[in-house]
Amino acid sequence: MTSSLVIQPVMEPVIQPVMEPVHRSGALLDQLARRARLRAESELAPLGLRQRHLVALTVLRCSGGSTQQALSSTLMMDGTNIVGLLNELEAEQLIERRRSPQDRRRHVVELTAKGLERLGQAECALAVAENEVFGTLDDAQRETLYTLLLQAVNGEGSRAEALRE
Amino acid sequence: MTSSLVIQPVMEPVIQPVMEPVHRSGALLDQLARRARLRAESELAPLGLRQRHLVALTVLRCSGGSTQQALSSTLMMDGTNIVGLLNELEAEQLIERRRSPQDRRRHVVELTAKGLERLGQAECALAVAENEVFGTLDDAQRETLYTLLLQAVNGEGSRAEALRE
DNA sequence: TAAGTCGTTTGTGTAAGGCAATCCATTTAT
DNA sequence: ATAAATGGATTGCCTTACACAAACGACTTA
Repeated sequence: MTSSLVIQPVMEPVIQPVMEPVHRSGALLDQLARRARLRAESELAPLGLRQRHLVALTVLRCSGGSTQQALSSTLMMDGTNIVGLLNELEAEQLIERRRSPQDRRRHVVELTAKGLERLGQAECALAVAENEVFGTLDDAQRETLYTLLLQAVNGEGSRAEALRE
Repeated sequence: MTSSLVIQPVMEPVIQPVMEPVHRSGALLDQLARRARLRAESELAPLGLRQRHLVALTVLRCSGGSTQQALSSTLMMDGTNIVGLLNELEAEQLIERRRSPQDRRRHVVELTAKGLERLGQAECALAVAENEVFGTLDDAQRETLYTLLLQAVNGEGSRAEALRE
């Protein structure tokens, strides 16, 4: 008798198999990245690096050599800017451009020993900064965050590469 | 008799209680944020928004009203630029500046109903973009990523706020 | 009443980065 | 073999996002 106004939810939500998460991570991602970058730049300055360099070096270490086009695509940056970025890194002998034997128009960009070392120094110097930025995450959480970021980053990039090579 | 060269690892690694993770997330974070931003901007353009606006709106919704100083601190952006950003949002009536009753020098910035709605539309429009950017993450992973980002972002910001208020 | 504070406006400077044109070396197609 | 296409480099121009400084009005606090 008391049932006139109340609509019965009888198993109704079960119909939608997966509740699409409403959360958009973009804004958070942007903001956290901003904090990390601002904080990082001050640690990187003594090493003569900026974040953009670090990103490039990281990508290069991870991929173990890459053509400039590939870099342009994974960094999502215009080719001309890649040239400038690489020029800066090459001027400090952190990277090397070698002509590809297969196609001598191409440059294969690789980390030098010095570059690898510098990158290591940078990461070491960044420990402090990241401890502040990720202060509220414990080590396990930081690790899963790292894993997720890595997986997301590699996914996008490799789809384009898969088509190409 | 075959034991001369091999050093026994007998329980040795147990001595260091926690292996500090060598992974630096900064570069990955930066790059993923860049991808997300580039991808997002094209979806946001029809709504007359850019990512900076979205971040501000998101922060405002989350905090439910904030003083401009607080915004300046959580967004880590110069006060004068906050003014400009808010001017743009106010021009579209997405936010409102009210003078604080406690201290009439201060502006309390709040989302309007229209602002809340627009933010919702934006997030809805961003579903496609984020599906691409986070394509390799399943729903559960995206959710934990979101949670981690949220936790990290809130941590940093609230430390400063805790001191202030 | 004086000094400090919040927000606003204006103006200046810098760095990141896109886009287009031009050039060279090389490869591929005809 | 000659023409067309491609990878990269260089130059120049333009936009945007910021930071920073100075000056002002409104307000609060000492």
